[in-house]
Amino acid sequence: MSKTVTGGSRERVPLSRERVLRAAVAVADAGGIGSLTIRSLAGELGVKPMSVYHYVANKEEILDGIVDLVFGEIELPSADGDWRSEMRRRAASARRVLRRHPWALGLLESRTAPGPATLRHHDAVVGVLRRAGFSVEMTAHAYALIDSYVYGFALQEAALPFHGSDGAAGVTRPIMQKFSADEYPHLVEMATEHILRPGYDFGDEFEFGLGVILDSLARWIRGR
Amino acid sequence: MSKTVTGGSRERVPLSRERVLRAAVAVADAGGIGSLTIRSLAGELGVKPMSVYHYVANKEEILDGIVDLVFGEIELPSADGDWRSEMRRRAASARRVLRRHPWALGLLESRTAPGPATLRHHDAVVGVLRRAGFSVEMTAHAYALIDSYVYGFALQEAALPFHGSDGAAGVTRPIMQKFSADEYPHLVEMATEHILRPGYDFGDEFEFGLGVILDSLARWIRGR
DNA sequence: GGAAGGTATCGTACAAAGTATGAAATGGCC
DNA sequence: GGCCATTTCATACTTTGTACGATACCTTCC
Repeated sequence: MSKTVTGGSRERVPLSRERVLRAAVAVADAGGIGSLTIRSLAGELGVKPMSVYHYVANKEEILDGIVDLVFGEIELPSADGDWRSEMRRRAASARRVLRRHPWALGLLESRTAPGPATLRHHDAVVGVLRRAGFSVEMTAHAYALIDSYVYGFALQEAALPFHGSDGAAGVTRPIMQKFSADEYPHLVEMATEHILRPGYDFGDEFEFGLGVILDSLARWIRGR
Repeated sequence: MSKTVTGGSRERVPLSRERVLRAAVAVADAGGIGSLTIRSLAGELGVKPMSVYHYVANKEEILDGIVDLVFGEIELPSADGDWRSEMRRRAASARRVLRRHPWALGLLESRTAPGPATLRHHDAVVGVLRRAGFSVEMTAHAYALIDSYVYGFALQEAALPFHGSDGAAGVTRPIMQKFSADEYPHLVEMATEHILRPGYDFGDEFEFGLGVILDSLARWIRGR
């Protein structure tokens, strides 16, 4: 009844669920989630399409699996250590990971089956907040707030037509030119006086918002 | 030989880009974005597949179009009126709209071409913040913070395996049972002491986080 | 060593989906 | 009615997911 889980000899590195999912992440990173097909995945693995079906039931399972893999890449906060710096570190890591795998955000909406890495991650974060002195209820408030911010920020970053500090001018300008300043006066002001200025980087906004949120939570916990 | 329908009572409403996109939203609402195919869309319109291609260049354009339609559903904040209540109203509306069309969140990540309704929306929000006294730079900070929160919250809500105030127990319990309490102690605590309690509704967290954010921004603007 | 039997890989095939191409139908205007 | 632009559709080709069964390979027991 129990399958033999020897796993001793690994001289030829056969296919495995692990390898399949990692290859799927690589394909999605390279060409977007739309480029991830069973055939492209098999190609990445140097194998024929139907071979992957021995390790996953169907494509849905692949999508669930790679979302969990991505969650596993996010640094866990340490239980001992200042809760604010731990949360800050975790948030920065999450943002970095989601920038590396932006397609994961698009999948989140449709995946409602959290994997083990996802659960472990949530458990660790909840643990840090509880240890910091937040009540169970307040922990739920705080966690929802922090994670909403992190995911939402990553989502906005992914939706930007440019990335990094240099591209804003190149892409914002054409968009702006299509519409008169009368139509979107405030956007034009924002663009010309701020976003198109050299050195502007949307990513820098991240620290500000996170700081605001953590400050508020700290005040809350102290004033209780 | 040929039937003349013209004189008949049934007026034939011709296809149009508008109708095509609205039908696409209806299909996606009903069966998820995965169920939106050219064929299903044509079926919804009572028309043959290739007919829709006279109004959109390809499916990508449909996706861009329905995202913009969804943005158009969000209530614009009014320029005159207390900025906080306007922002609160707009945020609540955005959340409601995104709950009605959760697939739009999944599309956001891959759509980098904002449509007119999207631009109009952003323009209105920026306008309210500027009028409230925020500097251009501070407006960028504030807007990124608020919208990150709203999108992220909606994304988390969409990713929940249950909806509303009743389903939590039904779905959280099976997940929890699959893992021992040793493995995810904090999640188990959170589930048993809070989430599984009758009446718990994740959606209620929204107000808390939004309040924290708006309070902080208000403090900022006053201290300037 | 060799056969048995399980496991991993693959070849073939089909259904669903996007869409190119051009024909047919329809409606407006004289 | 006749002419033309616009709208709708029929056909067909390509890509994708995956069912089904065959094959290659590896372990185990004689």
